[in-house]
Amino acid sequence: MERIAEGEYAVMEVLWDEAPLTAADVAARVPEHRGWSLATVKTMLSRLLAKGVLAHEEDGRRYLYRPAIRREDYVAEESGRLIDRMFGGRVPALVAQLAARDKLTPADIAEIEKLLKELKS
Amino acid sequence: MERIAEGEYAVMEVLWDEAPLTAADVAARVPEHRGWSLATVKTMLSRLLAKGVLAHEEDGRRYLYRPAIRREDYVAEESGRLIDRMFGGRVPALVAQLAARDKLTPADIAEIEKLLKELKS
DNA sequence: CAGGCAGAATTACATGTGTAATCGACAGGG
DNA sequence: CCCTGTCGATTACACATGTAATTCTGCCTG
Repeated sequence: MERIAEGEYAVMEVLWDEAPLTAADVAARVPEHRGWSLATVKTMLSRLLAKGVLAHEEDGRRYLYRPAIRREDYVAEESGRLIDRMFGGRVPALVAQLAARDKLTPADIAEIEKLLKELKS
Repeated sequence: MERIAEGEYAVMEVLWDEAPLTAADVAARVPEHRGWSLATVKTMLSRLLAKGVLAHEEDGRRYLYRPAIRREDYVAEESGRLIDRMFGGRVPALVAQLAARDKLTPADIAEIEKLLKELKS
């Protein structure tokens, strides 16, 4: 699966959230802090199409865009990549790191423990 | 802290593992599957210096390179970035994803549970 | 002392990415 | 029926990155 750049990912998020959408609709839904023009969003859409991670169908003389890959799949791939690179593929090393940095609230801990308990059953 | 590109990260790993080293030493220790020439490694070293994530001291007419940032700090930043982008900052969502993908072995689960238990005490 | 080798510095070049502007086609309103 | 606004397509351009080659400079060896 093709890599998706940081900015492109913001466009994917819009379409994972709601699809199909026209280019203008996507532009309207991209987080404002990006400050992108419609032209920029159209460039992103073209590149994502070229990468095969988006599909489009014609609607008159416009396109309706929709994701061609599932968000979970992409997220899984990226997380796997990071865990491999930075933690030697060891998930516990990642968790230990988060713990050492106080990234785990008591609620997080409880939730994760619950998840793991269910996994074992 | 400046972003470190994928290839550059491989160079940082060498120096986090052992420092200080000369450019030639670094090149010799970079994973062979990269297939980099010495010139390429030198380019990486210059760029990492420019980014301020490496430091160098003179040793005769050579340089000895050493990391200027701690590995844990960089890893923490990158993991945080990923968790924010892909899981809305929610660590349990990441763990759930890993679980759903069968990325957690029973040993991993046990290890993480142990970690969390200690956290609470 | 001269020539070559070892180092860093400089330059090179293709591809990816962020961020558009411009172009060409066409549909709908006046 | 023509003008204008709207679409996608094409082109633009700067900076990052992967991957070097070339240049400059000085030390060592013969």
